[in-house]
Amino acid sequence: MDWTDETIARLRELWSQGLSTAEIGRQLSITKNAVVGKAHRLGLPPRPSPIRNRKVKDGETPSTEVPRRKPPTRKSAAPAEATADLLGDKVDAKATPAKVDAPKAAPAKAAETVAARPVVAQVARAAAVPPLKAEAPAKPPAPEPRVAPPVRPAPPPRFTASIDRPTRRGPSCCWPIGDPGTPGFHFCGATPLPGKPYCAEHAAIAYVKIRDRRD
DNA sequence: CCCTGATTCGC
DNA sequence: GCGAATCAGG
Repeated sequence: MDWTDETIARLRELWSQGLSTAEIGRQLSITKNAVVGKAHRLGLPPRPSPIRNRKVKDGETPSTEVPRRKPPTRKSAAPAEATADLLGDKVDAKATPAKVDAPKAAPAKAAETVAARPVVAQVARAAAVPPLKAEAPAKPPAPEPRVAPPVRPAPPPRFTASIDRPTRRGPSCCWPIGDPGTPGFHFCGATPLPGKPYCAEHAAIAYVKIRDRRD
């Protein structure tokens, strides 16, 4: 992952908009780990963490503190799968549209999460569902379309260099216009939908098939 | 199980 | 610096 100014800017934008790390990762075609890791190094404001705050300011470490961490069992892992990186799908296999077929289970969790998290993720998800539903039947059981992606519904993950950023501050549609690296390239810059990184026009394009983009 | 973000640490 | 592996709470 090359962290250009643009990708970093997008990360910052999405991060500040309250999208989950995984969501940001999907939109940037990277893993959530990359998002979190980078966000940390950038010193981006931490988000409400689901787990207990690990660092205590002062007077910490009651002797009965939990063991720091298991011995670095860090296995030298198999980097064999790294080749799939270019294809951008990676571990997305687990992300299935099952939720669409199980509306009964959804409401409870949605209600639970909506209070604890920014609404944006829910909105994005909800907005994405209908198109996915419509397309689901048409989807053939092609297990690996991983060679020549027919369509790219979402913005390209990478950009190269200086492009004009929206001048006004605050949220702006970050949909890329033109080819990255070419002189005329710029971001849409229109006022985005509440909670979304894109304006209405581009959000409609961006959120087609949310978890099923194979680019 | 699923999700989430945080941290560690080999590279 | 990067991010997969891992941890840990909901």
